[in-house]
Amino acid sequence: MPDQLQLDATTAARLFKALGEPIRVELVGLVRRTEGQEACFCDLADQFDMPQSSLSHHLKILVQAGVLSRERRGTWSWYRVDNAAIDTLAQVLAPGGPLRDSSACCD
Amino acid sequence: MPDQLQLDATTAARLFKALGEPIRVELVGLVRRTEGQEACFCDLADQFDMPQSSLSHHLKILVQAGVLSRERRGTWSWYRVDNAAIDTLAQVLAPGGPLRDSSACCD
DNA sequence: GGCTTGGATTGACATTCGTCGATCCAGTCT
DNA sequence: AGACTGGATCGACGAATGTCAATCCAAGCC
Repeated sequence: MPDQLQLDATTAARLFKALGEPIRVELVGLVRRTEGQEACFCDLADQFDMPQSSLSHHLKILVQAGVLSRERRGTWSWYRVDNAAIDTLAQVLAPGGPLRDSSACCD
Repeated sequence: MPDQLQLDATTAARLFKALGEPIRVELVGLVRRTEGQEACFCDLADQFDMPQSSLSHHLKILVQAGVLSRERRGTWSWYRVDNAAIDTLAQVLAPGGPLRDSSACCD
């Protein structure tokens, strides 16, 4: 990936911003480690002591950024981690990526 | 709720937030790809068409978050990428990390 | 000393963002 | 149909953030 850094920066920043809040990092982590890689809203609500509307708001931001995907199955909403988005950021931060020196691996 | 993740989430979110702006992603990338892994303010100012105070502000945020480090050498300020910070995020996003399924690599 | 330059800090402003109660909507059950 | 439930959306509020001009400070030069 050469210097289309301009475009990548916008994309990466959008994803980074979505993860720029501790609760949202925890949410993504929780969904990720849930059996089947997906969790319903009710499960997540049990884990966090915050109003339901706040939780829904943070999930919406993650969905809008493309970090999570939402699917309504019957009564419940299910959330999954979009691995492509995580992969995008991982590549940006990986050794040799735009933000990381290729020679500075795991010091 | 996983308490060990709590601490990590706060740290990770602080770094993510610092990178949650396109200009700052570009700044880090520019510093990283500069000869010697460090760039002075004047070099960076040449690359971006924005007021000097704005640029300084964004750099300060990156420094405060620990993504960049600043060193005043004589008249000029030099910036370097803190590889430990980038490494922290890379590990969070790496396959097997808190946000990434170990089995879901590059689907 | 006074002048100039690189760049950090300040202050004001508008915008965005997080928080949370209140409301609304879609499924489900009776 | 009406009642109930899971969750999304709305609205208001305060706090944080980006932008930029103006100012200030330190280092070099006359």
